[in-house]
Amino acid sequence: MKRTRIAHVLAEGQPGETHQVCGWVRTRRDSKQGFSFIELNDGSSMQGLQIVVDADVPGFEEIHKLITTGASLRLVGKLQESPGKGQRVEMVASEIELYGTADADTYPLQKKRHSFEFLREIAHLRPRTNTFGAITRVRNILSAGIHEFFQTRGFQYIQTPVITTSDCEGAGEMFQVTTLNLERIAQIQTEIDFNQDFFGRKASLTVSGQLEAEIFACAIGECYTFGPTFRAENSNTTRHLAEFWMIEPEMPFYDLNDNMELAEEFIQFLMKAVLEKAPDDMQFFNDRIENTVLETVKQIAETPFERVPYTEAIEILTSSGEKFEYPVKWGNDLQSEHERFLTEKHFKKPIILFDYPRTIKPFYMRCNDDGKTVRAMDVLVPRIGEIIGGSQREERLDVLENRMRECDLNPDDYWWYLDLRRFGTVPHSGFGLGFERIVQLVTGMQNIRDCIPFPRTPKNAAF
RNA sequence: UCCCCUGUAGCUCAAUCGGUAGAGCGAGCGGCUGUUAACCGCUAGGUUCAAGGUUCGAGUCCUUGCGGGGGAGCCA
Repeated sequence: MKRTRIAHVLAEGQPGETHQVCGWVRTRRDSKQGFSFIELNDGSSMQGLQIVVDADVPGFEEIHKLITTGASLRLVGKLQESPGKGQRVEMVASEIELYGTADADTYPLQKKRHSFEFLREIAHLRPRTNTFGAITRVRNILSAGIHEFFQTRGFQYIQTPVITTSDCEGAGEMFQVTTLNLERIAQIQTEIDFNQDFFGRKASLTVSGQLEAEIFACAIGECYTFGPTFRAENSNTTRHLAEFWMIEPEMPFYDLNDNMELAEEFIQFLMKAVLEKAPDDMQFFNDRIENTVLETVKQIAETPFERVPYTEAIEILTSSGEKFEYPVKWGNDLQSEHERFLTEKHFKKPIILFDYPRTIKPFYMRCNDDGKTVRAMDVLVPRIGEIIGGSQREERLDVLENRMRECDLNPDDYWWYLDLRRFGTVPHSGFGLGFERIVQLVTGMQNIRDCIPFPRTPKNAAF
């Protein structure tokens, strides 16, 4: 007999049907008359299946005491309408098999609430909890939604390299990749000769696929990347990971307005997908994790984003009367407190800030005619802050070269990037979206380390 | 990297002014029950993160180290 997923049994199972289910025990409750209630969860849904096992089920008596929280079982039984409250149907077992026990004295997951800090220390078992099951399912819906969004719009999914030798992508500290024997080198020499290294030069893990995505956007049209990204920053916050997943669409013939439109449509699409496809998990997050998350996600899904030029945002902040720890001044980057004020208090919805001062933005963003600003945009959402950063790219060769020198970069190092402007240059735009930040936004989870199965942060890569 | 908080039973936490280390949950045993965060009783469970210092006496105060959390910066 084929296994039926518990999610399917709960949603569509009818009294009288016989099914086989497999999974892990959440709780067992014994009754005097000799039968037991087992709540079984197989990860397919938030809710588990209640199974009534009578004392005369073959083999049950021998394994009865071994059916503890965490034990794995196979059960066959007939569904019936549940006389008790809390579930539509339940199963009456006719066959039971114990796959594996989970010794109650040593199994770390108990039938109680655990702190997220503790669960991080047992990252191999935390997917078995309600919260991490829900996060994993929502992560999956978001992943599928990302591909669906772009695929139905004719975007091509491209793969950019994880290992890169372009030394200065300009988006933060990089992890070095090497096959050199560092212990030996430390003993016998003081200078490192990268010619001896695997690639014959210094190599690192990518901090962004953007430059490579531009190559394809300027060849095959709209495209996007969705892959791991690495930043060796010593960041210890609830919003940063050393290894995270990033989505980077890149579109030829898009100006900044087209770019903003796409970013807004994209985020709203993902919010709707989650609301529609994971209502139980979303309700759980709202009940148990963060009681405003449903409202927030719905609001983002439906409300048009406010578009505010940087200069106007500065004016709003200076005339707000709000006391900020850091001064608001044109030409300075906005601090977290400023962004939060704008999106949480002033506009009370997602906002897109654009046209930032060129001095605080990277070289590849297109310069405006005012000589002071660039066509950059940041999408800010309540609670998380920046979730998307993007821009229209500078497509004019001479302007781009000047900007590189202004940023102390050597244009020769980017010869291939400049070739895109040298031969058949086109206006184009793109943005980057941190996948775990979207997960964090829709789940209401406070710490991004709980939004990825195996978080990597400074001093932490145990699993 | 900086600032603040924190480290006590398997887990979540308490311990007054520096004076014999406790509770809830979990676990074991027993009872009760179509139960569902089940409930009731009993029992076991501790090198108080580590090293050093002050003191008659340190979980508590001081120093250093390590771990964890929050905030900031960097960003997605």
